[in-house]
Amino acid sequence: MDVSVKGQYALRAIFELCARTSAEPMKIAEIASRQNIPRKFLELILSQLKQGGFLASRRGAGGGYYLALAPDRITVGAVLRHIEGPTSATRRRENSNAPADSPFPELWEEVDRALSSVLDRATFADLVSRWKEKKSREVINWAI
Amino acid sequence: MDVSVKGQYALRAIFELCARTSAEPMKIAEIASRQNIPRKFLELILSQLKQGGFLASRRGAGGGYYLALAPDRITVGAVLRHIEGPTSATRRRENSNAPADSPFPELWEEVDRALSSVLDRATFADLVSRWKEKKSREVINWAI
DNA sequence: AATAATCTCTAGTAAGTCAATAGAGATACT
DNA sequence: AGTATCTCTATTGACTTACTAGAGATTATT
Repeated sequence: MDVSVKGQYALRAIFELCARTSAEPMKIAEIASRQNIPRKFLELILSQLKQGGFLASRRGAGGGYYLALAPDRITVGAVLRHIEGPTSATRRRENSNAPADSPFPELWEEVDRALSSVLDRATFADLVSRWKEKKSREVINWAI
Repeated sequence: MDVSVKGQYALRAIFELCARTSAEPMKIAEIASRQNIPRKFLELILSQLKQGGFLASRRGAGGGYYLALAPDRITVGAVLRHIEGPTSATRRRENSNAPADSPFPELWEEVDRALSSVLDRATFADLVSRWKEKKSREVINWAI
């Protein structure tokens, strides 16, 4: 399970927007600086996330990106599939020069199911709430 | 979960050796032709599998590669970790420029656990027995 | 209307990885 | 000896990845 840097940037960008309370558009530059992502690279990624229906945008002064879906409707799995392209399982099947009766395709399907069971269940609403909880725990410990 | 071609070759090579009944060493060239793997590339892979303690070899006439462990002691997960190098989770942690309090590390750990639960449980003995069973089912259907 | 702020689009590029190949060397069997 | 086999080091071409550049389109503000 290799998540490219691009994929990680995409997740962090969406997370940043989900963690915002305000529904105002957020500038690319602000997301970039808050998440420590190269700005020009982030532009490409956000535009791709818009193509995928995850984000929407407004240009011009006061513009920026905002969520096109509620955080509980966006899963990590869906975002990664859209950013990273065709899933590995698909690719594996296409250009395999393996003997026809190898036992591996079934194994890869098992793997894909195991992955989906984690990634397609993880919504950004979950991530945000888990993260807020964790932060509050930290504050308590810090106060002691 | 991307398994490189090299990783797939490694798995197929070991599977080939596990599916053999005889304990005789098997020539690189034979593994290569039976599994349809470029021979010179396979040489590198087999040597790496030997370094990892999965295989042993004898050179000279009549030489070849053979298993260093029983098929039920070799898991797909162990082979892949040895061939594909440091796991993605490790790499992700090392050069991450993400804000310290992001919620993703925990998610990646969940992913790794889900993957391990499939890959570290799958021994080559399992693969071979599943594969033989499947073949026998096919023969039955074919006979009808 | 002018201007400034923002997203959008097309290209390009340096560095790295991957899959594969080449060829000479070491070792074991006959 | 001589042949069959593994072993080691180097190299290569194609591709991908992460990132950069810069001009263009759109919107808000004054």
